[in-house]
Amino acid sequence: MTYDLVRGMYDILPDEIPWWQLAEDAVREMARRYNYREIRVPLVEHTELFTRGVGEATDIVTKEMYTFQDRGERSLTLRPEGTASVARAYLTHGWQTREPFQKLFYLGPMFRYEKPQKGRNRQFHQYGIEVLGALDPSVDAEVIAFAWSLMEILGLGGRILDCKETACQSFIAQAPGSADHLCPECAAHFEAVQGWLNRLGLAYDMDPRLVRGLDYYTRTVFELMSSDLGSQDTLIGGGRYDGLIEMLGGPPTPGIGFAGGLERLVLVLRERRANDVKTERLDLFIATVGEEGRRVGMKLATELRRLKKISISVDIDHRARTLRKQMAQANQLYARTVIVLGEDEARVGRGKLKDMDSGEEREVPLDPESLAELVYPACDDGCAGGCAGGCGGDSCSDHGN
RNA sequence: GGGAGCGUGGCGCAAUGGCUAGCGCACUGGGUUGUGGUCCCAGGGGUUGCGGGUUCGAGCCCCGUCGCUCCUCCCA
Repeated sequence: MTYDLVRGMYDILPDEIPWWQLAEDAVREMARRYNYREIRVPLVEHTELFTRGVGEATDIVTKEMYTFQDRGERSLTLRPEGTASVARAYLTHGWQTREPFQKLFYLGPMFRYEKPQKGRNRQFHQYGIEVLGALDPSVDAEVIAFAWSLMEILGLGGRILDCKETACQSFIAQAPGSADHLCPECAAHFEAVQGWLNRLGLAYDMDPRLVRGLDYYTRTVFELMSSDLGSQDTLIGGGRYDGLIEMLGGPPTPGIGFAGGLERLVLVLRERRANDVKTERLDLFIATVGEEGRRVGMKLATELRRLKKISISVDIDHRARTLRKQMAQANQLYARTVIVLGEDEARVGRGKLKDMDSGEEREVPLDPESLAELVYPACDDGCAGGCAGGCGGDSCSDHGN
């Protein structure tokens, strides 16, 4: 091993990707249902955005930021969280005057210089939502409902939800705990939020000691926790940040949102839904024999892949392996069908199409369109887990885990 | 930041301080010339995380260092 991974960084390998996509798809699906639009903000921002936005005194700012100077001697920082950047984008694009009410979500890598641990790396991934421009308690309820729905769609419902409201940020610092010390409006807001949660049937526990680590939180703060994680048991954390936009130089604008860690979600999903991720099957493997077979095979493969009307996955041997090895390879790819092409097939323009599950073979013409139709997976049982594509059917197998 | 444990081929493991560091999985090739998932045979791949020390002799012991895991802390 010549190069080691940088501490806190890690590769997500192809075998693990299905779990990530399961989690990411769920976030996107829920964003669609709740009508939140995706926003993609840069990984790099001016350092000051975070020192002012997240807070000078927070752990994130004082000891966890990846800060560096660029060639223009600007102090830049790899984003440690998403909210500050989204708030910045809100102002950058003048939304405060044009379209002050925004419902947004994001998904992507964040960076914090921390001691790596299970479910906590230096480059990690968060998803989150933000609602800007509305102070109504129903928004708090919607945001919490979103978090709740997300856990449900992932099959992780029934976990614990903590909810707490404190007064303003300064108040958190001075007197953590005690819902009695709330300012009158805050108390009313808190009561209203609870009313909504009850009406929506969202279970929650009050935790008077819950204090979140970011300076910008005000009023409502909440967490969703999982019993399946060790010491990193917070799945989602969020709250209201009514002072943030103003702190960044904009007009007074209320905001609320939450963020969750993707790797923790993936850990829990692997734990609880071990059998739900299906391995994708290859629709057709083209096995070739000899030079002529290779020529015909490559041409056919490319034509099949370029078809406009029908989408099938096709692969072909590139290492001039024996037919036997190519069959084994097709098997490893969970190929649904295999077609063997050699000189004979090239000459007559027909080939033998083998069904890898039944073992049956039949003669077929080498015409791309008709072949694609023969190979295209039938729609019988819908494969759970959201296989791509238009077929409601068997584009998954139960071979893998 | 504090505490504990662990680092041996890609992965999972083995090796009373003593021969060329083994095994499983995976990988590559073969089991007559063009057919898979089983099976059989063969093969490649490790300066035992790194650096020092003790010893006639270290993968095993000691020190340091880096990394990983867990707890605590913080959080997503």
